[in-house]
Amino acid sequence: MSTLHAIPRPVIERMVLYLRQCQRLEREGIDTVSSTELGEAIGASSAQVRKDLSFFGQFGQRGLGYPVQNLERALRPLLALDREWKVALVGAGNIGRALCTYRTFRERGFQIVALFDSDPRKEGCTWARLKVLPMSSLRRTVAELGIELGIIAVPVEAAQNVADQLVAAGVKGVLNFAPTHVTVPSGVAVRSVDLAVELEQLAFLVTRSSAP
Amino acid sequence: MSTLHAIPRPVIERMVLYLRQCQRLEREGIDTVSSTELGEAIGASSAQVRKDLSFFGQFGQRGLGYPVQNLERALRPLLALDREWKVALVGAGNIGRALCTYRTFRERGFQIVALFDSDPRKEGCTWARLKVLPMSSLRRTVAELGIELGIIAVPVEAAQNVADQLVAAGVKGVLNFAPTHVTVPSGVAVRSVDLAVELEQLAFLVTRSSAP
DNA sequence: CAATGTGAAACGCTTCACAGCG
DNA sequence: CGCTGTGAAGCGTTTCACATTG
Repeated sequence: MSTLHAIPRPVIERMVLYLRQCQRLEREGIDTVSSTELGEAIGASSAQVRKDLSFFGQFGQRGLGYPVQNLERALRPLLALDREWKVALVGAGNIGRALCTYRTFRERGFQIVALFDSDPRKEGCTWARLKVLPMSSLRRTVAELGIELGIIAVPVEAAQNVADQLVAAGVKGVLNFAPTHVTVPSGVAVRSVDLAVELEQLAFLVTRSSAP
Repeated sequence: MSTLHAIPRPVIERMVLYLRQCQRLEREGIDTVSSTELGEAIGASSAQVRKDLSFFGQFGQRGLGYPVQNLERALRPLLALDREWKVALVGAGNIGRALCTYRTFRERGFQIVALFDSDPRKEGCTWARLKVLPMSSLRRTVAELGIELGIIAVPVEAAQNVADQLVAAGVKGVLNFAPTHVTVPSGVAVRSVDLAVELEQLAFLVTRSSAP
């Protein structure tokens, strides 16, 4: 059933991974894949793969598996990845620089089209063909370029304020790299990537498993 | 009960956030915090906070709340964050550079003590006081410096191979930034941060909410 | 016959609601 | 009286198992 009504959160993440794997298989010239193979590639069970895909429709052939090309072509529009997304990046620091030039973003259809920083000393600098713009021009730029997503790569103290400004400018999704919780109004999506928390979790897991 | 037996995965992530919030409150001179306040700070319910903390022990005072300083001092060793962790970073590229100089790592007790890259042209370069070392010296360096964690910041094609080498060198936890699934033997912890997947999920969420 | 699609069972996490206690 | 600590209920996700079908 392809109601698309309530897709469980974890399913969305895996769907993206299935799509990516299909694209890899296509490049390798493989044209059929089983749920078991797809599962192994992304670290999930075959039952999981079949359940996940069934949220969006019926893509497989019983006895055979999933036709890679068909699946890829079906998934791309369902996941809204059949088009380009324009992204505003706020924070011309350490992390911001890496994201500016991160090739996988562009390969996957995400184009960083504007770079902002509140530090006037950075204003005018150019990174990866992007001029650093002042925060005062955020609103206008988002509207003019039709930017829909924003990335926060500023220090903790500024993160919530930047989130508010992005939302006020009309951005509909925010990816936060500052190690703090940010709130946005309903109707706007947020995700946080907290690099230190990732390492901290690893540290815990490591000591747990080595001390039975 | 402080059995520490089976801590649910999501609890671990939030525990780290509680600790961080305690440290912020301590710096602000606040000495008591309620489960409601802690929850708001990290985006969880008060019941969640109380349940989570109860996995590790009883830290609160009924009618009052949690003494910030006590909680902080109790949590730090429980989460294995009362010591320094040495980290090896593999991949002197785009992402690698940002991680080398990422201050929050050091502030939270994670010290990147060695940097590796398989490209001989990068060998000998110095980033943030770290010389780029060849992969052939990984094993020796991990042993000599007592490195326990590894970060993978290499292209997709090399990721699994680097993971294998890190594990062979004796690393017990791996943080993977390559947009692919990596497998490690049991007894080693892995976490993956997939930047493109984060944006792709946002894209899906944005189109879902704007098309009812 | 092999592999999908899917109800039903199992599991794990979150929320509820209230007893317990400073 | 206020807020913690916690069994029990509720909910969402994963796994199971098998009927279904090219």
